[in-house]
Amino acid sequence: MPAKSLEQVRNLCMRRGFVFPGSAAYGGVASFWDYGPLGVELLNNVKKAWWQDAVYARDDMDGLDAAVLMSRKVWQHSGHEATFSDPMVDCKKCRSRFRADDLVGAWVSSVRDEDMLTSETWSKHFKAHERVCQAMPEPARSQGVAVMREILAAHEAWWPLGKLFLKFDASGDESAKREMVADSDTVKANQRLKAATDAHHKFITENAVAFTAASFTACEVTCPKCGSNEFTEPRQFNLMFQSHVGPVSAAAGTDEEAAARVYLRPETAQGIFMNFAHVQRSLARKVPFGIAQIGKAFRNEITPGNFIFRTREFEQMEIEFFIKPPQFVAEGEKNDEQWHEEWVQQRYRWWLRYATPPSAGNEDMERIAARFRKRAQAADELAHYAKATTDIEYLFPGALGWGEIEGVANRTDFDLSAHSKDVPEEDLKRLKLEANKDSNEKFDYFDPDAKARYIPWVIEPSAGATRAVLTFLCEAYHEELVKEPTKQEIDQIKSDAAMIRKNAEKKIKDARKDIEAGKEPKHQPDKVEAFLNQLDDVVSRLPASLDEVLLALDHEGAQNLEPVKKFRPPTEKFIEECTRTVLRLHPALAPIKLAVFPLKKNKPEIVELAKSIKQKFQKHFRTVYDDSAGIGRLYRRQDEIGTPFCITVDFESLEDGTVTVRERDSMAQERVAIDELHDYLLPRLEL
RNA sequence: GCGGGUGUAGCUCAGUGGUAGAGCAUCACGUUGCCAACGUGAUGGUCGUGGGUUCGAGUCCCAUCACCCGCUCCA
Repeated sequence: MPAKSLEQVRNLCMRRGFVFPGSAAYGGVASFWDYGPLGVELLNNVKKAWWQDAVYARDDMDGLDAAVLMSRKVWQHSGHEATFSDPMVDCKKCRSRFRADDLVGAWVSSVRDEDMLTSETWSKHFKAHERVCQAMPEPARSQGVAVMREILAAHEAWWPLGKLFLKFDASGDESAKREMVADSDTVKANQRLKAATDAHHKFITENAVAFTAASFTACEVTCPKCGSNEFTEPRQFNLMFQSHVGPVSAAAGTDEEAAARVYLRPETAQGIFMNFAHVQRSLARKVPFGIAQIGKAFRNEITPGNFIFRTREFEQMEIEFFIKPPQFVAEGEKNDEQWHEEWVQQRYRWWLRYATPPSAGNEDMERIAARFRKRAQAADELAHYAKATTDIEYLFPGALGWGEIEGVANRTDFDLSAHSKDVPEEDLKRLKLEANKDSNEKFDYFDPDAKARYIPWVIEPSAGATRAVLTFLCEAYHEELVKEPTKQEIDQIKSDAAMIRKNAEKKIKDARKDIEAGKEPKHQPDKVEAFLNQLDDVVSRLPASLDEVLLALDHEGAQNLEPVKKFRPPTEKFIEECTRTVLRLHPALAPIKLAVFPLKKNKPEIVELAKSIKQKFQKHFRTVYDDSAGIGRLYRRQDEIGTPFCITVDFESLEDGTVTVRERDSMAQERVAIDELHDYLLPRLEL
């Protein structure tokens, strides 16, 4: 069973030294995390695997490591200073600050299905939407007005039926209600209203930005704190962290301060663009070629969260791949769209390759592949620099769901043009750029094949190293049953469950009595009932459902039930004994490649031999020695952190020079001569 | 941002105003011949933080911080 929640993965990370909360001694700082001894190995291995694939395995790629801090002009001309931001508004009355799109989103969805049955709320809400549309620019204006008028008219036509529904509901006249539902006019009215609401939803989604702005100009949004409808203009809150170069004492906003201001890079890409000409000239590269870079990036996110998925400091693995502009592409050469597609495929394959352990069978591979997908971004999602972007997404456990782990963008010649002087007028117009009067350079390239000078286009595969760590951890996490419980043990759980049911049923009765008497009940009958149903279901499927028992006991309705509290600790212990947690990491990613144990730690010859084997391998890859527990526990410990191989030295080893090699996923053991260990392990570790 | 929840030993948690606890983990000694063994002993906590009520607060009240769940949103 793979991870069911991020919580499980988070626990393991903090317990075993992958990731710790940052500045914990001072209460922590939201969204900053430190990588522990195992985390740093995993992160390094991820980066190594990426570098291997992006740089070493290709003929057309080189590496780079640019400075984190760059001239402020870089960010002005890249467009980040102006547009890399979220719209914020302040309430003029109570001075609270909100995200503009949040406020409007809440207002738009404030009408619920049941409001259909109250004519006033419905028409008031959508008349307000119509006024917002009136404030929008054409052609959205007339389109929106039509959509809003239709939803009002459709409701007007439907409303007499709504009243009848209410009447039948009140009288309990089910047969009259059924008759009415089947009536063709009713069907038509229902369909019309459904179509109108769908059209409304579609319009709002497609015109989200314009609708948000218009909502404020039309004064239709109210402050959740004080109810006022007067807000400042929506303005952009910049996501870039600021600092200063050199000692600056001037106040924020002054010329002196602005002159010394720098930003912590929000993406590593601009460092590559700055070095396009350096790399091309120094290595005499010909287009198409690419530059890869791994490095930290910083974004002052408004809502970070979900463990290390969205943090304000994170690490990127980015490629800028420079290609011919479409007009110079010769017969038989790939154009920008084909290069884009090729990179999407290559990167997708990389994700699958490292998400799949060698032990995976066909079924496992299908399951893994189903958790990765490619998704083309819609036009209104695209960043300011992109012609098209395809995201690679992973289905994270629990509430997080599908999350972006990489974006492959077609950035055209936007960035290199933005940083170039003397860009022709028509190109500036096409790219919606101002002429760059600050730059000393033109990032163009003479193409000997095309016999032309041009500014190359760019395909950008940009992956999150931090998100990759989380992705591979989630995918690798498994809890599996390794010991079949006996019938007696199962019966024990069943009888415990029966006891819980008996007690809970009494509590339900008591609670119902309390409610009737108008008193505050100690338990919520519905929730306890739901808990019992879940418990029954799980218990009836034992022993296969053993791992679900604790989950059931965590149910909301199980809270404050005495027998549950009593039952939980022994059950937890028992279940832990029957299951093992194993990280089925690809061996190339595993933080520790090999663990060596003595079968008996009070036999010096065995200990010595084990330590010497550890010493032999630690030069080649991360190897540990451990003798602090029984052999079974030592195996489990290594399983939990994904160590692919364990070696056990025993008495036989002293005589014939062989050891037991135990593989993580299958738990299979094999006898291997110490002299042959190196040749045995190396191909299996896929280093 | 809104709503709900949690915060007590390294970890998982119990503790309904009166002497801070259990299991696991860790360390020591003994035992232990391959999948979470056992015995004995020891270490470890100003109960997230700051205020308040009280003779007395882990427990009640207020504030604050962090995290989790849901909604919203987002490379």
